[in-house]
Amino acid sequence: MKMSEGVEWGLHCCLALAWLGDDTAVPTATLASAFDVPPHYLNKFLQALVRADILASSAGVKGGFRLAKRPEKITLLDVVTAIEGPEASFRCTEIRRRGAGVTARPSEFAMPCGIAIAMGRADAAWRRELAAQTVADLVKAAPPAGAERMRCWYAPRAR
Amino acid sequence: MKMSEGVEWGLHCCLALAWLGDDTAVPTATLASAFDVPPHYLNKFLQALVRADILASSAGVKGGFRLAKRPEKITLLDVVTAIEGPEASFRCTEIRRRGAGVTARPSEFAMPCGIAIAMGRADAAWRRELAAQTVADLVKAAPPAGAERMRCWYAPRAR
DNA sequence: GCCTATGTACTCGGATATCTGCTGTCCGAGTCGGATCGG
DNA sequence: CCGATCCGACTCGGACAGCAGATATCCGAGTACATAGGC
Repeated sequence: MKMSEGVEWGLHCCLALAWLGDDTAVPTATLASAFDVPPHYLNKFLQALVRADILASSAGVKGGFRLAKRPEKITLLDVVTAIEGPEASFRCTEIRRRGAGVTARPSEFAMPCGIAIAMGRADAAWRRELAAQTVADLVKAAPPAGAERMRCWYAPRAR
Repeated sequence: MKMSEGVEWGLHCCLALAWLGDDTAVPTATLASAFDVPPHYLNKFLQALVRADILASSAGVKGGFRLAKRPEKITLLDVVTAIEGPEASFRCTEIRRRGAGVTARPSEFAMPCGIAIAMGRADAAWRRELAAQTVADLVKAAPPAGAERMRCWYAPRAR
């Protein structure tokens, strides 16, 4: 069970865009060079964040990406869900009904699988913790020097 | 991010073995037929559970698998870790140090990456919830009819 | 001098190859149980 | 009849292919800006 590295990239991009402010559009190439990742591949994840209404994109010469909402409104769960998809990591395939289970009376399966419930409880705790944190919290926790560096990185590339 | 289906299989096998009691060894083929899964593939995960000291295996004609400890001592986290591995789903690759980060003073990276901390907090909540539940809890939550069916499934295959 | 039309360069967006890790399968080493033979 | 020995079949354990999803890359559609021309 490995999470896509796109989640890490997406979160860092959101933090960088929050640092730069709301009115500056940053193209993929600039973000990719800031983290030294493949630009075309990063673009794939930025598109996913646009579809989830986390980022807003603008085309054209001075186009690029910016945050679609205020940082306080973007939770970590939003970003993770946008990139990893909404499905839970554990998926119950109801193997209890197969094999020995085919002889059971249907009423036995009236209540959902206890294993799925237990795993779902852990998944809910995970999502709850992710939903409790926003990009604004990341901004507050990060050292201020990072924001300054990101502005210095962006400035010479803007026109 | 998809969890291996081996986790579901492993948990159902632990539950079945807890139902059958401590002194009956169940071979792979019987467990596989009980859930209608590929026997050789299931064996792979049962081996992982043995390595984690969750199951105990015995060779020979009347050999098979049984629980290595009491069900109260086996947490869901134990089973998940045995099959999925101990690593967290999110892995920080420190991209903050690359690209724009190479110009930063080393002191800026004295404290760990805030994004990794936030994701680690969610991962900790997930593990905490998994560690709080044991196989014995699954036994209590499951309908008693399941245990009876499993015994009926096992009995004609034992000698 | 001002407005409009045009062209260009740059952007995002989706469609396309490659590759690692999960999925599925197989055969060999080891072991227990039972059968056989001898006393 | 009882015990030791041998044989056989069954078990686990690790090593070997196949495939799906993540990784990485590319090119096309669309847009905003700058420029040139006309009024």
